[in-house]
Amino acid sequence: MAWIKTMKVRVRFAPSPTGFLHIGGARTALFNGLYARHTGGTFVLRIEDTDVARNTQEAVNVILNGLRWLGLDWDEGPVGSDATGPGKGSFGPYFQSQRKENYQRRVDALLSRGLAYEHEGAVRFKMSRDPVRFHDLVVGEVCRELTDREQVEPDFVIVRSDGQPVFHLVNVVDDLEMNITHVIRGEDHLSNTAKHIALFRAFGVEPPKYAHIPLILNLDGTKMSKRDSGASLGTYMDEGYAPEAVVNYLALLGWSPKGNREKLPLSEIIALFDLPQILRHNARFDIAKLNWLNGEYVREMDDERFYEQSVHALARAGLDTNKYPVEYVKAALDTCKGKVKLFSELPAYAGFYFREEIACDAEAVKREFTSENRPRLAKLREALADLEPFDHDRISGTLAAVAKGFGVKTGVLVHPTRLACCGNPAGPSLYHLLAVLGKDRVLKRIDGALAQMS
RNA sequence: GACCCUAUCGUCUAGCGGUUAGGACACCGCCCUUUCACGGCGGUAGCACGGGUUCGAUUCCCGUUAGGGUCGCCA
Repeated sequence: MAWIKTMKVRVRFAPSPTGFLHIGGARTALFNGLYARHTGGTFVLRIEDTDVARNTQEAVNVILNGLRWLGLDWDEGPVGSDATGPGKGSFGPYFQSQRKENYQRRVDALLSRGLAYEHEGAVRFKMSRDPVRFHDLVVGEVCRELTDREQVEPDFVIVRSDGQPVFHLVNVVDDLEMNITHVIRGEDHLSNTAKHIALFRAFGVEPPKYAHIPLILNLDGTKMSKRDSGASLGTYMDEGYAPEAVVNYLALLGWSPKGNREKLPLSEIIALFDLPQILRHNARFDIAKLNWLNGEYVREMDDERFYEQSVHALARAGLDTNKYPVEYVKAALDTCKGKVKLFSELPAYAGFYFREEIACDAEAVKREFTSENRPRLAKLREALADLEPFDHDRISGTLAAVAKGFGVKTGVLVHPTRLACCGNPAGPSLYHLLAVLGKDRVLKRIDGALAQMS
């Protein structure tokens, strides 16, 4: 309706560069991004680098790279990690360290109107003594009263004695001056919201709409702190998770697409996402479900990307695939596609392709390298030696024929052969694996196994 | 201590007064199969507790308990 003037949505993600991006922060960024895309609004990235001592460009890059990895592109914000560098958007600068004058101006205004006052070198804001009521888009009606301590001293510091403005002040001033319409943030800020609303009112403007999203807890229900493994987005980036899997999983924490849907592309998440349907209770981070989703995405990944990620994971484990022909590497990895959920499983799963000497699983050796199996394996070695070409079908036929000759099931030969060539009782399809490995390596490994069986 | 939020299988969730309480992950069987994985079939498992309101509460209200958060010259 043309006569209804609806304000265009402007949301922001305002992280502090601490050197890592918390998984909960990543989800907050995601929800902001989703809401912006869903409403056709603007997603702003603002760096809250007021704590100068601890903020480095490197720490800012962690945030920037994390968001880029997730595919969360911001419409306004920094273009690089240099706080004094250029930004995109007309509400910059997007680093708080570059907005000092704004804060000073706002504080002066408060001071001159008697809404703030100096006390022991610091500036304190005259906080409302009455309960603050507001409607949260996720939580609903909230009525925040003063706590016992706050009743003793309701006012709070907005500028420290060293002249540095504090979080509550800068956060509100920036949201106000950047025309933020919806503040989507972690529930840990719900109690602070009364302060923020009081500040907005003191500046004579309506506060933005608030949406406090539930927190992400560890699987055991405890708070996910920096120390907890898996609390940092960086670990998922390093471990080779597919970003779309992480995004998909994060979106499912506190929100549901309904209809028993679990795996869905970003475009659908954007279409279905909205604030009112976000759950009110905290969610626990279940790595097993993330791994399952990741496996689903890896299975569908296009080959080139799969190769690239695989080679990277192998290299991280000290396996240099460059020493092998490209076609060999690709053929080897093809036998692993759809078999692993995580790239970090690859070194253990497919390492035998890229190591000339392999060690066999001790448990399996006892079970498979028996005196009874020795003549069978020896016979198979003979038959394989004559195979030309050494391909899947012939290998398959040979296993079957040799097994038949001994009057046993093919599986009886499959197990020791697999163990001899991979070192593991589990792995890629045996016939494909042998073909890729090539006759020379296969014979050599079977000989090695035979030597252990005497 | 005060204030705020929350409570459905182990976990993520669907449910919005009447359902055999549904799905997914995980787990356990069976099938498929050259191992594993995938896939298929089946199974174990849940409305925290106590009061109300109602003909009827998982669903609405109150309380209890439990969990989380906030009360900084941290962000």
